[in-house]
Parts: sequence; structure tokens; C-alpha cells
Amino acid sequence: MEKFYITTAIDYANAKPHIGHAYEKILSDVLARWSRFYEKDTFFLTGTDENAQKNDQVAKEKNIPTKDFVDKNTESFEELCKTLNLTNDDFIKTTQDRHIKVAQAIFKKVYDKGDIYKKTYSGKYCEGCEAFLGERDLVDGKCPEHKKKPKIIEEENYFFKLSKYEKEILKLCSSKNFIVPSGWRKEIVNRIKLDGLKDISVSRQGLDWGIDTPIDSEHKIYVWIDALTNYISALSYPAGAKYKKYWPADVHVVGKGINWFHSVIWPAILMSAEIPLPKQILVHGYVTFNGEKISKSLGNAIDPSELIDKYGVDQFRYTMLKDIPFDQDGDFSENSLKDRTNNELANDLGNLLSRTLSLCEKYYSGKLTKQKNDGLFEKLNLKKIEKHIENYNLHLALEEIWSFVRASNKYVNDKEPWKNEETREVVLYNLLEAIRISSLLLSSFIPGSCDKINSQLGIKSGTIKNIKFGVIKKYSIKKGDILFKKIE
RNA sequence: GGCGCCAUAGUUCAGUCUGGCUAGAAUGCCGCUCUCAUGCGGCGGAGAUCCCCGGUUCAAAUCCGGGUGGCGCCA
Repeated sequence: MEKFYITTAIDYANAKPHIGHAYEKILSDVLARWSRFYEKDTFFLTGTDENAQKNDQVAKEKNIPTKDFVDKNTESFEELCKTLNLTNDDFIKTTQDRHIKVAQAIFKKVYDKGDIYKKTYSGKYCEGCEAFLGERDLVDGKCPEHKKKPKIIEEENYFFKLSKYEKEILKLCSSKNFIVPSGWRKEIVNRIKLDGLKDISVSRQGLDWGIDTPIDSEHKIYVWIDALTNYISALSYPAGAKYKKYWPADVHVVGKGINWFHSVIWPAILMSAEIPLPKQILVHGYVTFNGEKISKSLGNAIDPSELIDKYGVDQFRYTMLKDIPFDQDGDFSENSLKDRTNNELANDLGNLLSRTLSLCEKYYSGKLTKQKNDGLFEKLNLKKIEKHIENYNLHLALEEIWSFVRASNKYVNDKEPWKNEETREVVLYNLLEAIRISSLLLSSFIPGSCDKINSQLGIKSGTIKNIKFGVIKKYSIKKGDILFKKIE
């Protein structure tokens, strides 16, 4: 059986999740579910980065023990996974023993290879970025992102010989399917060609939060080797059965802001440690909310679970997926959620189910047997849907599924089964099949609602194999509650 | 500053790679209509300088050059 390993980035456990986090997770979940739908042995990982210095810093500002602070925030990310109805197979936290061991093992392996060396470094360090900034990064002597003057820091750090891997990394990043979509590939490739790769610091001195380097207890492992190794520590590298089965990752889903780390630094570390490389970095855009950038200073970093409580999880998932093309930034708004819920989910899909089942109950007491294919099924363009999902154009895939739903509504109108007794059973059976197939295709996107559809149809969910006409020989349907309530 | 991405009905997007019907959809607006259904469904209409200028071509939303505007990445 073909395997598929997909990961999200791990999130900083220094605040509660916002809808940007939700987006990345939903996107990944759809891909994971779709892969299972195609009967691939799928592993879907998400988690939190608890070791970041930023976490420690925020906790200290709030006067909370750092461990308690990250535990609490991580908990809300774990809850979000449930609220979003994610099918993640694991949730990694970087303070877990299983992770610490692996991060240290990789550090040691790279060190033993001769790719880590000690050097005194003096530079301008921005606490917001948790990074040293070059002269040309500064605007008026300040960090352009955090608007703060960087501190001059001189310290002895361990450096990783990133420069050594420049040729190989350039080759990797230039290859067609490694970084997608292509816009982000160009950005990385040009930068490597222009600036080359410089060695990077992989340790920090004098911190009391984080993972000790295995070679020097004065130093903590810096984010590259710490956070990025979560993708293999969760699989119990190097001896774990999961590692052997699922690594290398098929897709790392990441936001555009951390593309460089995943496309350049992570593969270089893996090359040094002589570990196979991930197959693809899928870079997505950012989400704005009601047209505004999400930021703490604007105070609009609203909790996705509030929206979900208010409107429903599938309404939320559907709107996110439909409104945000993965290769661009997109806006998520409550207005759009309301419009999409009422028009697309309630009127088009929900009402199709409702009108069909009412007719089935009225004329056949809900019992229908297999009838001939009346041609409605041919309105489904499965190839196009598959192509869109392969290209990660989930919004276009949904649009294509919806054109089948709309065709089904037109079909009821044209055939008028409430009038035409002789074709009634054929028409209704064809409609049930259309709904069943739509539900199968949608089950990666709006899984909870598809479960409800299936239960009203009196059938079980299935895989791609069931996307064909006439699979159900005998329907025994039972109309249930309304699928999507209108908003307002 | 360097590099990259984007620009198409009021709005959200397809179409651009690989040039070729009258530039498609959805939504919103207007009109007609069915009655199985969640005030739902169906049909029709209005609505576009395809950002601007130039080039290539029999033919450009699409390719090339130059602008303008918006956004992003810079370890």
C-alpha cells in the first residue's frame, strides 16, 4: 500500500491559536483525508514548538512558570485539532522526551560529521525575531518587523556548515516538485544564487529554557535543529517502525514565512545527518480576517473556536477552503461565511438532500432499489476534481464538485418526479446516487456533514472505489434534521 | 536596496504555462417561473477599457519590453 506522510509546521506555544493556524491545519487535514480516500497509508502530524526562547520570554513577562505557560497554550492547540475535526495521527510537543532525544541525536550526528564548529560571533540581535540581523536588514537602525533596536550581542556559538551544502541545496530547490507553488521556488532559488549559503548558528548560550546541546551543557540547541527535527522525532527516529514506514515526508505544509527554513536549512541538516530528504515543501499564503492582517496589536486575532461554536465547524472549514487559494493570501470574513453557508451549503447541497429524501419518503416510504443510469452521473467531472487537488487548488475542486450538485438540482427540476410517475423511481435513484457520490467527494472537506448525509441515506462512507454509478443496490433512507441551518 | 508574486463584472474567483468561438462562474441586483424541498429550485437580463503604454503575430487577457498600483521574502 502506498504511504503518505504529511505535516504542518509546529506552532509557537506562546499564545492561543488564531485563524491562520486553523487554515494550515484544515488544508493539511483535507490532503490527509483525501490521501486516505485514495486508500493510501497516511500519517498526519501536527504539534507545537515549546522550546522557543520567545515562549520563555512571554512566560516571564507574565510571571508564569514557563512550563505551565507552554502547557496551557499547547492545550489550546490540541483542543483546536478536535474543534476543527482534524484527523492528525499524532501531536508532537518539543518538550517531550521522545523529541529531546532525537534533537540531541541529530545535533550529535551532525557534529560528529564535522559540520558543526565553534565560533565567536558579534552581531545585532533582535529579540522579536530571535535572530541576528544583517546591516542591510535594518531600517533606521531598527528591526523592520518589530520596530526595535537590536541588541549588540557577542557570544560564542556553534555553527553549522550550511555553506558546504550550497550546491546540493541549489540543485534540490531548483527541481520542479520540491518547492510548490513555483513562485516560492523562484524566490528561494534566486536568493541562493545571489547570496549563497552562509553558515548558521545552531546554539544559544546562557539560556535556561530549551534543549541542551549534547556536546556542551552551556549551550542550548537553537531552533533549526530543535524545531525542524520534530518531523522525525514524532516517528521515533531512527529505529521506530513509523520512521521506517513513513519517512521521508511526502509534504511539509508551511506558511510562506518559514519557507527558507524548510527548503534550505532542513534539507541541509538532513544531508549532513545522512537522512533521506522530504519530497515536497508546500508553501501557503497568509489569511487576513475581515480584510485586516491578523495581529495582536490590532487585537483581531480571534479564536477560531469562537467562530466554530457560533457557525459550525464544516461551515468554517468550507469557507476557509473556498475563499483562500492556497498559493496566495486570502481573506476570511464572517460575511463570506454567512453567504457561503446560506447559498452553497444550505440552499444548494442541504436543500438537494432535503427535497430528494422527501420525495423518496413520500412515494416509496424511503425504500428504493437499483435503477438504470439516467445520465446524471455523467455530469460529474472526476478527472478535473482530481487534477485540482493534485495541484492543491482546493477551492477549484470544490467549485467543480458544486457544479455537480447544481446539475443535480437542475435534474430534479427538469424531471419533475412529483409529476412524472413512470420515471419517478429512476429519477430518485439517480438523485440518491448523485448525493452519495457528492458526499464521498466532499468527505475530505466537510467530514461531519457528510457523515450526516450518509446516515440519512442509510449507507456507510467509502473510498474512491465507490465513485461509480449503481454501487448501492437497495436504499433504505431516513430523512433527518436539516443539514445546514441558515445564518440570521 | 535586491529578488519575487499579484492586477479580469459591484464583490470573490476561473481562463494566462501551451495565443484562436460572443472573456466564463459564483455572489449581489432586476425580471419570469416551478411547487418535491430549508422563503428553497430552475430560466432569463443588466453588469468587464481583461491596470496603462508600446512591441511580436493573420490573431494577445494570454507572449515580450517598459510603466503604475498592491503585496511578500531577505537566512
